Amino acid sequence: MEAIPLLTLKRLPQYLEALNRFKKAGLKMVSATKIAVFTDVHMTQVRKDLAYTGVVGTPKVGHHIDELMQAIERTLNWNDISSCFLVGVGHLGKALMGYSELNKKGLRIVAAFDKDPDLIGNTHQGIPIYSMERFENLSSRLHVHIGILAVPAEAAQEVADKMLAAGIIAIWNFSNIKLQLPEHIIIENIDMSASLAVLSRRVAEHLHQEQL
Amino acid sequence: MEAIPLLTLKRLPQYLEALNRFKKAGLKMVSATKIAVFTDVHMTQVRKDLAYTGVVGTPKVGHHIDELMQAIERTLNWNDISSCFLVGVGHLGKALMGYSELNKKGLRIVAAFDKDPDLIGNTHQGIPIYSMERFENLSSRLHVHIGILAVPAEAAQEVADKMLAAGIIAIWNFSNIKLQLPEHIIIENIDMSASLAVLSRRVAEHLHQEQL
DNA sequence: TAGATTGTTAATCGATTAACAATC
DNA sequence: TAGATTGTTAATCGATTAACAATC
Repeated sequence: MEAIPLLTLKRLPQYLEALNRFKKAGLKMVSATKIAVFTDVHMTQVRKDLAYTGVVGTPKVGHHIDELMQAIERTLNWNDISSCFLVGVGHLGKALMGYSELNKKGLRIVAAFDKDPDLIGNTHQGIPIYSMERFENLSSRLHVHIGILAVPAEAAQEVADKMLAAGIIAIWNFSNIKLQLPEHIIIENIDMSASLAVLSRRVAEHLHQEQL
Repeated sequence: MEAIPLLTLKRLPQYLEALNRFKKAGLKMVSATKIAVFTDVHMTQVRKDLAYTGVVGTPKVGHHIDELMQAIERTLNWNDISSCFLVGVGHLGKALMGYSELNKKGLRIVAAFDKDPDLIGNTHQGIPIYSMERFENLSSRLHVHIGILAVPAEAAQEVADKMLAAGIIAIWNFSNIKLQLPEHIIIENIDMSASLAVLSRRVAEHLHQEQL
């Protein structure tokens, strides 16, 4: 399986969103140029990115929207759904449990874990909530190997270690700390701090410019 | 005010986190090499990034931790706190309202907005919740020009338009759709789809590799 | 002093954009 | 057919890494 460039992978969902819009508008075919305009990505870039999915378009006409969407979903492995576990049923965790789009993006939260006794034994959005002690047993029984980390920063490393011990191979990390993990573990951070850093600086640059 | 490269800005918070750890461990001085090891960034990269903050270290010794932290915070404008408005008091919005770290990162949510009558008039974490109708009036009175967008995808564009009409210049967008906004508006997306795309693909690549 | 660390210049790498032949 | 669009090769751009002189 070919390693697709990081930045190409990050753009593919944008194209998917654009295609969804075009589809809803009743279109059947679309050109890379149209996608480029909608997503603000250079049209050559779009063509190159799409080439990674293996689709071939027809000159003058473009691509079948349905075909293209399927190709992107196949490339991201969003066509078959992986089960995953969520740890941390705070507001953020609950937001993720209620986020139905996840199913369209290849992920299903089949169980959640928390240390709050008031939550343990209950469900949220139909998803059962267990004590962390049951994580290892359940993950091996259900063959789950993806974990979502939505606990406070202080607990993140400890929970990550437990996930690893239970055979998790990929962690989607919503805590703002850098986890120390072995090389082979797949880790994706939702890095709010990085995003906020860019926003803050750009605002400061903007306001400073105005004063001139 | 100099425009700092995007990727440098995104790394600065990582350095800040590392410095915090070192400080808590009782250290006073730190070398770029140590930061590099902790953050998994190449040491030359760290030195270059730090140079943007204006600090000068001393050969053989390194940098004062306190001085370096202040320099980074100044660069990101995290030393003075901007007021901002949050729209969307769902689970995600509440998570942000309760996220105390925001204050250490230059942002304070001073009011939230929602269309749910049960929420309007109440507070969460001490932050008052208003109807969206009051957004424009309050933003001009309180001189707020940063908006956090935490509403469902369907409502995102509409709310963004209202924010613009009210004089917002920067939007921190947590919805997974690409907003159509004028050039001069500063927009930062928390792009969960992009992150999930990378995770999904890497997992698929990993599992496929195992089968060989 | 010797050697670790600094800041900076040069070389490399990877990603983006431009150019263009092929084609429905 | 003519021209829009494709896929791909070449040129450019920006970011990362390597090399190295300066220095406490």
